[in-house]
Amino acid sequence: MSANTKPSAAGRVDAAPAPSDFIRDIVAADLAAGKHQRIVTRFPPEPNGYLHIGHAKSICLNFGIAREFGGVCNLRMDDTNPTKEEVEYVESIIEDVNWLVGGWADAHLGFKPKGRTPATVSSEGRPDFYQGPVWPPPQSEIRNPQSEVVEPFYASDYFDQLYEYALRLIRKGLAYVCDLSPEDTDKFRGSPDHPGQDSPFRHRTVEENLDLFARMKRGEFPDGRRTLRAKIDMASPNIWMRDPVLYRIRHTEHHHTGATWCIYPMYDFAHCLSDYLEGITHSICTLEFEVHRPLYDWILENLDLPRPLPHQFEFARLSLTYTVMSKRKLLQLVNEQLVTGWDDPRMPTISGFRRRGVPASALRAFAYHIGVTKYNGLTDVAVLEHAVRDELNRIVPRRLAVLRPLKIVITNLPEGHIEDLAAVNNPEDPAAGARAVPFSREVFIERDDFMENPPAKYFRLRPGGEVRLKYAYVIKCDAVVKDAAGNVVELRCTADLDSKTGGATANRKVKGTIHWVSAAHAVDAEVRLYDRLFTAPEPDATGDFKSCLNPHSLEVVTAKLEPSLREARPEQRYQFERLGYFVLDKDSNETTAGQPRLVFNRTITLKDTWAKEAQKR
RNA sequence: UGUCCGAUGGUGUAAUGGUAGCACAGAGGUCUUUGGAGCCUUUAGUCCAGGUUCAAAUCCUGGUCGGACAGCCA
Repeated sequence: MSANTKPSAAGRVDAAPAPSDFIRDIVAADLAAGKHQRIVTRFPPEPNGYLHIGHAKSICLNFGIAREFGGVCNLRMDDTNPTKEEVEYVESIIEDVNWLVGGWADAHLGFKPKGRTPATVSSEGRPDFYQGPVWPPPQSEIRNPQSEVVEPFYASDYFDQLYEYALRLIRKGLAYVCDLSPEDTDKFRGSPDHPGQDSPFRHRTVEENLDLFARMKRGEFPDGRRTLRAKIDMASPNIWMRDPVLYRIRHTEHHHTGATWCIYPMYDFAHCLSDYLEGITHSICTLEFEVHRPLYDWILENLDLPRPLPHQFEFARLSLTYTVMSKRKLLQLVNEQLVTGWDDPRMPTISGFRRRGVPASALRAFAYHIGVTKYNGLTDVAVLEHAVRDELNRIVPRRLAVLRPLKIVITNLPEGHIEDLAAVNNPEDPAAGARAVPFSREVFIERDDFMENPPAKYFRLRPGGEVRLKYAYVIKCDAVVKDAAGNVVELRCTADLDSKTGGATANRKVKGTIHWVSAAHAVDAEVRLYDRLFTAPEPDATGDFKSCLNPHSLEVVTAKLEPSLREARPEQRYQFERLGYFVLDKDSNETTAGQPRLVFNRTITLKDTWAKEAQKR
């Protein structure tokens, strides 16, 4: 791990007072009432896509609660639909969760002994079956889910137990095998304002149901031929109580259970029971599952399980301006190559943010600031951007880099003049020290930092004007050199040789200070300048989110960097002074013609009040 | 003319019957060898109508507006 990413593990708000919200209030009250000895939450993604910042909100909530109340949060793959799930997603989820929670809540990250399932324990399906002498696993093993010792939880590890529970429901006359086609099942369900009608198969005998369900399991029927349904109430005002499907037939291999099963439980059946089996105390999900809660409770209650039972609580999912969040749309961006992949730095995925250079602590700070409620709002992406700048400003070293170089020659310096100047690594952190930056007669400055005919309030270089080269001299622009087409190609300047740090005129006040890189020492690098992916504040609301893709979301330039940046390693972050925050991309590992290649991603610009001023005109 | 849920500055949130506070964004200022950061100031809010109460953002009733739900997805 690099020196400059380490401090990012603990961010500013990680040490702030614990947040308070209606869910944490409930947890605290339950604890005070003695309902639970220990809080167990869970984060249950379906491995059918990469995790995005909406998941990050949920992760911070669930792991945050475990952390604040001394409990555990289980990472669980909600993998009950093999037709949509893949190991690639399982692996990315594990990596992303570890990254987000690492150094913050790792001691509360619930992995389980590898291979452990309800079938391998003999405690009658009691939720404590993971909590024997092997729990918790040694600290050193918790953080490495790839180890032989621990792994995340998988709903699919409960398939045997779930099947037993289904039999129990059948025997109680509370579930039946239904032969209705998918289309007819829909028709019989009715609509929100009209009751459904009973399936003609609703009154099969227990024996017949048991036989049919066993044959479903054995693979005697094709996909879609039959389902197992709960027998509740086809006239219920709640659609999800109208004899919901519990099991469906899918002759598909599963990424975790292989070819063992051809019937798979539905979410509603698997989820509440997975929670139960893991001893989850507070099952926290998003608002759209609110209408499912009666079913969640119905299943648990009708199985006559030993108490306590888990309870479901719902909060509002995250919506962000200038962002799409649905997995379907993100997948579409990936599949149609509108971005380079799930981890494209413009994606709102956790891996996208990581590659973009956003620290995990900034994502946590963001989650802290937006809070948790039941109100479906739209959060301004500026809140995220502020959290990112705030973290980065504190932890990241400064460097000098020029994105769009303009050469200047300092005519009163001798040919071959070279000197080392001391540059502060981080004004926010004196302990970060200083470094030497080479200075010479010819340097590059930013093209934007010179204007031949500047508007009012422009503080930078102009013909006949003065500006300070940061850490170096005050220079004066004597002459502008142009090519045949009239483009400015070079500036001839003179320096006030006494004006550098420690010199007689070091404290001279000049209006502007600009960054620079010595031409002879500059290192070339590809710099990818990212901007928001969408131009509309609510891409979803436009009806066609792809129509508002920002054509300028990526601009690539060849920049000139100070030579110390040659040592940068992937995921190392820097502030390029006056420009923004940048991170070395993994593509830097590639080599072109034997030459090491540096690729930086721009995480975010610095706040630019001049740009705002200029825009007013 | 279904069920469930929600509504506090522009945005996101706090106030749990007792001074409507915080953050982001905006405006202005200060400082500055980053037009960064910091610091200071400032604009702006309880959906509506009744009721209960000494006192209501909070409790009650009725509206209004918004969201979720009719996958063998999660």
